[in-house]
Amino acid sequence: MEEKRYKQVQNFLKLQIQKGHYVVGDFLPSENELCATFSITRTTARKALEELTKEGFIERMHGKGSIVRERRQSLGLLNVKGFSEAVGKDVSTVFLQHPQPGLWNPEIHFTISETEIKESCVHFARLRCVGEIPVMIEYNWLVGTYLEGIVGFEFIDGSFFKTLSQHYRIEITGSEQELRAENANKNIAILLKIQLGSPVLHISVKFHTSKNNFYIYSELYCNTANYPIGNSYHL
Amino acid sequence: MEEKRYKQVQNFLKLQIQKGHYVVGDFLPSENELCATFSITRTTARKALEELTKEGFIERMHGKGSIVRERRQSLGLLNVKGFSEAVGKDVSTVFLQHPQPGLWNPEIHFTISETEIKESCVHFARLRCVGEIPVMIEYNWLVGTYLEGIVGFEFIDGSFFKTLSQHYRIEITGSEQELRAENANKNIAILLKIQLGSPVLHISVKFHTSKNNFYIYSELYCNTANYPIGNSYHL
DNA sequence: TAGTGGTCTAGACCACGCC
DNA sequence: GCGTGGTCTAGACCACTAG
Repeated sequence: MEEKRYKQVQNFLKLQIQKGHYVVGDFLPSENELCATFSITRTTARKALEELTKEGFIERMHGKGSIVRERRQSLGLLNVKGFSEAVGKDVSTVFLQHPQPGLWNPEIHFTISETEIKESCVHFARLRCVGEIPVMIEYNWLVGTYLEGIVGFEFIDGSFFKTLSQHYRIEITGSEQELRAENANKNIAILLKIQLGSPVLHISVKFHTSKNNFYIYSELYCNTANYPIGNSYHL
Repeated sequence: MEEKRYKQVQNFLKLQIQKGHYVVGDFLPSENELCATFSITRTTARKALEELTKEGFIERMHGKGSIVRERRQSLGLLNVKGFSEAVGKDVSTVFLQHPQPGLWNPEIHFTISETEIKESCVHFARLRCVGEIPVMIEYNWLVGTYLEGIVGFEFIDGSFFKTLSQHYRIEITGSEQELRAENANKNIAILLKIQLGSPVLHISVKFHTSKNNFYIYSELYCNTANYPIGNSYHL
């Protein structure tokens, strides 16, 4: 089946953004320019741009144009309050474990499919800090087969999601989460520098991606005493 | 300024749904019928239906029609895992306090505006249980001025959001949340029937609505030991 | 096969941002 | 004033669902 015209345009523009030919703040070609370039009508050009808007790649401004925006990394998920605001100021990320072959840890709360279990597992873990205070531990597992060369790879701008998008052309399309309040065990307490048994927010995440059957599993442990986890949703 | 044509149609259909002229599972008029009824083209009819889809009122099915669906009550927020699945089986809600005039409690984590503080505050509180086990305490505050007769009003189907929509024509359009893991204080521990100091998930919510400057503030305390809080997001 | 929604064309006029 | 995106018309053909 022929690919839909608007999908072609949409994917072309998306690729340009992912490749960095357009960066955050840049204007995409106007609707009329797209019409001329692709020999389509405005209806079709608009459909392509509307889809990109829904996906969070661009923002449209009446009378100005379509502007490339920072893609929400969290997708309905959570931000550490003060994390995004403090960006570049005082936030740091420390690797507890760089990406390397690992095991499908039973710690993962979501069910791993038969197919996934047969594949090789890649694991990495990070500690997020605000200033000197560790606020979140993040354990991640994924099927390594789809991400050739991820072992030993330096993340683009230190961001795993950005690396997924720009290097592997894989986008996060959704997520499932489970939240629990727990007492910190010894390991968690030491890493977060809190007392054994202090309450921590434990979040289990299964990220869905644009690649079929490729999921990313994360287990997060947060010290919310000073930096609560935030989340917002709008229509 | 003239109301946009598609907005007129959209609002008309929304009102029909809210009034119960169409209930969950019903089919809305087809695009062609809408064209005839409102003297518009399919583009405009489709725009109206697409908006209703975004708002979560309907689902569109190729070759069949537009079907009214259960509106997601949570809007990017959280569901008690097993709550929705257990609906009708074993879930119960107990009023700790029926809607009545109250105070803008300092317990509210979000900032209340000057305008709101001057208005009268209505408060109500509920306890959600699965079987005999209490899993969530819910404290709510809002400006009573917009909700005439809410004091002493019986919620439609026991649902506050449904009452808002069907009785007051107010929709939830978004929310901000803050999540914390805390130790249960005496009051919380007693209500949730857990030990003093047990970890509880504390969620502060500010709901945004379709009515200007009307927000609903909630403070939730969850025992996640047996029923974790769930949340999912797609595209 | 009839009816539905999904894609697309080729126009038009309007509202907004900016120079 | 000019270019941008937002709304709208009046058609066409295609893909899906169901009797």
